[in-house]
Amino acid sequence: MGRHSCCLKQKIRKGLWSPEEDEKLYSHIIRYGVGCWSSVPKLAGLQRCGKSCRLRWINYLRPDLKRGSFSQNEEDLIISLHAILGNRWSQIASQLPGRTDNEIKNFWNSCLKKKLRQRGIDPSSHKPLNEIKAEEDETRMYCSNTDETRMYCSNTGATSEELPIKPVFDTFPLVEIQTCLDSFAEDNVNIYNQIHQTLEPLGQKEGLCDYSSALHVTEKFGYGESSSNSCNWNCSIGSEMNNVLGIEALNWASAEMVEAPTHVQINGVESRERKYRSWQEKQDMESSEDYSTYPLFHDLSGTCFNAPRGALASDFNMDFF
DNA sequence: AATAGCCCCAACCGCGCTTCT
DNA sequence: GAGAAGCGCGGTTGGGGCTAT
Repeated sequence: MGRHSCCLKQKIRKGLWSPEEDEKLYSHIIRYGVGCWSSVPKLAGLQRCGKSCRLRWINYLRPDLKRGSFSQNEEDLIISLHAILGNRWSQIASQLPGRTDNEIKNFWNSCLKKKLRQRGIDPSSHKPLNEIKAEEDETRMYCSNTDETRMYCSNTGATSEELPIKPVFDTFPLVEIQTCLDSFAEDNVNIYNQIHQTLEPLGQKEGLCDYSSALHVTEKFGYGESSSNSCNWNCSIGSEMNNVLGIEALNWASAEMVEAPTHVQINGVESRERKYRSWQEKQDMESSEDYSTYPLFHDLSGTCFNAPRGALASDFNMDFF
């Protein structure tokens, strides 16, 4: 679909909003409410597209917005939530009243990333930097001398430094849990058990990274109200979730430790790996050679364990980690 | 004082998903 | 069921302010 149709029309203003425009939009929404965003600019007398109006309202004009810099508590919470949710800024923002996803995203990119690096933590994986470096070195040592690797380098122009990294345990695998939404409250114990079964193979073993020294995990995440199913779930079993997070989620297992739980889809694919895979697909198209035995990606973390899906209404999908 | 470089953040863009016709 | 319209999200961009030279 791409660009919003209203943006294609002529006479649409872009760029920074003037105080007059802000005033028009604010007074219109205060008086009439939002309704349909595409009709807001016309009704408010603005030469903006609805999308731009929506963004301005959400990120700047909304009366419930909190102004000013982030507190230490907010900062800690963002880091903790990012370790769990990744770049799901809207979900992170839903746990910080008065903060917008855009604001948090900017704060993360401009400030928190640096802070984490200074603490020796990789901001994208939340793993210690030296551990990541060691894994990359190991991978390069391991795969830099195969025929396939040489072929990959010669075909793509990649250097040995740009070789695909051996996939490690995915920070944010998709966990699909089957339950019935109609009996949601009763299923909490069931969900909790499934989470535990899912996570058990990942924790309490040697070689885990203890996060407690690097991250201050707040005692309660403060799961708030939300209209989405996932957030309702957070509300329902927040305390159990907290236990899971405190005990297991902030530890990391190496790929070799991961066994494949039935309901876990581990879908983390490094960009270089993706590049490799597209190259590999191309190779497969051109020759009948079977690359499935290629040693680089025998690792479980590159594998999808899709649980058989039942009827849509009875599926409970949770994006977890 | 001039200017180059950096950083922050508001706003835009493109895409996927849902709802409507 | 198909296509259009609308919404929301995450990634990216670019302009303005600040700092160093």
